[in-house]
Amino acid sequence: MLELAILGLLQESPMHGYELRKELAAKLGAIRAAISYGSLYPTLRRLQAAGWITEAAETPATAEEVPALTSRRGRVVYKITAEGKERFAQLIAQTGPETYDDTGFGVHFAFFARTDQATRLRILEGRRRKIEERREGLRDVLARAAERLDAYTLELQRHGLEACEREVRWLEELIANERSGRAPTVPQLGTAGGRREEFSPPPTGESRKERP
Amino acid sequence: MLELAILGLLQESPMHGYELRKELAAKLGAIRAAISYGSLYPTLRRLQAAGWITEAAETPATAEEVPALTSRRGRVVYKITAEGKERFAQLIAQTGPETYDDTGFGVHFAFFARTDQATRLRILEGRRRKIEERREGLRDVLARAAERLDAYTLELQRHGLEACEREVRWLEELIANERSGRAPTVPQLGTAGGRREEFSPPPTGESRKERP
DNA sequence: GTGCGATGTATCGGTCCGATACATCGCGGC
DNA sequence: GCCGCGATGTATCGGACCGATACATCGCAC
Repeated sequence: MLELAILGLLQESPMHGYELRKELAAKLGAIRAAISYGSLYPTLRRLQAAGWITEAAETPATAEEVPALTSRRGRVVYKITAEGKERFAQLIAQTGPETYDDTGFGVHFAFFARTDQATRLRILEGRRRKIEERREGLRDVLARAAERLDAYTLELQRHGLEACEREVRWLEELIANERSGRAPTVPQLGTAGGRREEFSPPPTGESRKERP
Repeated sequence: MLELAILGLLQESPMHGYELRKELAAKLGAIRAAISYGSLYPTLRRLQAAGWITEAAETPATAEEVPALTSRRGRVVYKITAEGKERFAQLIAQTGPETYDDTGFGVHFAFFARTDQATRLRILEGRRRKIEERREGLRDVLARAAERLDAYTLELQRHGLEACEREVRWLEELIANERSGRAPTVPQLGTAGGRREEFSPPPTGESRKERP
């Protein structure tokens, strides 16, 4: 998952580790907390060893030789390689069970702008199926085992069930959107986040903005 | 977290691993998928080594000696020890940062029936604070970085923000409940799970039902 | 009688996290 | 002028947990 996320972000622009972590937090803030450095740096090394990314040396212009002795380590900027882009395309299109868990789905969804429509549909439907299963499980417990559980546990289940129902509805709308060809507007669902405009995904191809 | 969950469940009745996993799935189904055996069995061993749990031999009555050669391994039933109960009480009352993440909060909440009111309140408020922070983070991204992100990523954030707002409201109600002394009714929030009755937690002490 | 799904215990490699360490940079306060 | 301190930045280590896999038994339908 981390591998996919890093490759996806580096496709938008070269970055160093710290920056990657921040961008990741911004892009996936709805899904999970910031990634740990204990995962990030080893993964960067792994990706580099595999040839998916390379170091892009800092300060390309004046590289004067400050002899040695605390030699200014400086930050390490990574950029994606051609092979890395292929790898990303492969990872983003291939769906396994882990594609539908919370984190996996979140990461895939965050890169939907770089995903073809058929794959988007497949992922949304897989996710819906998974959430529906969870929902049924909760309904069962609530209906069949309620007397075995205390009021707090019950309340937890009830809250979880409601979240499932809500997510299924959300997914239904997204799926309907995808099916109807060029994505129309998602109806206003709530007050969340102030003014809500359009929901029209960009044509699947390019990055929308190079960094300054 | 697993340690806490196991200790909590074994407090209700002795169980073997397989059973533990199923009960855990029922109790925490709203929070997370079933626990992996790759975590469960090593943890059981660790708890046993620490003296928090012990093996309670199966088939206590007729223990005839089937000599050897495929000697019927049979299931291993664990029960909690007095030290284990102390350990549970300590774990349930002590709150760290991990108490407020999704899994940590879920496990603590699931054992609220065995938690004193002051601790319940502390945990609910800590969780609320954490979700409020996540909410503010999402609002910031949505307000300040919206133009940098594609429509799908934005939609993900928006959905996440809505979930945060909803959870904060849920927590508010639970907190109000706790504060008002003996827990009153939580108002009907939605249609989830059919008929919704009372929400009155049992007196904090004992298990409500021994297994048959 | 036999195959098969549920029950049951167990291990292994891999991913990711949280704590920790350490170094530099810019800036405000004294 | 300089000192501290928060943000920036790279890095490692132990531990928690997962997913795949293996293997054995039980009950029951065919």
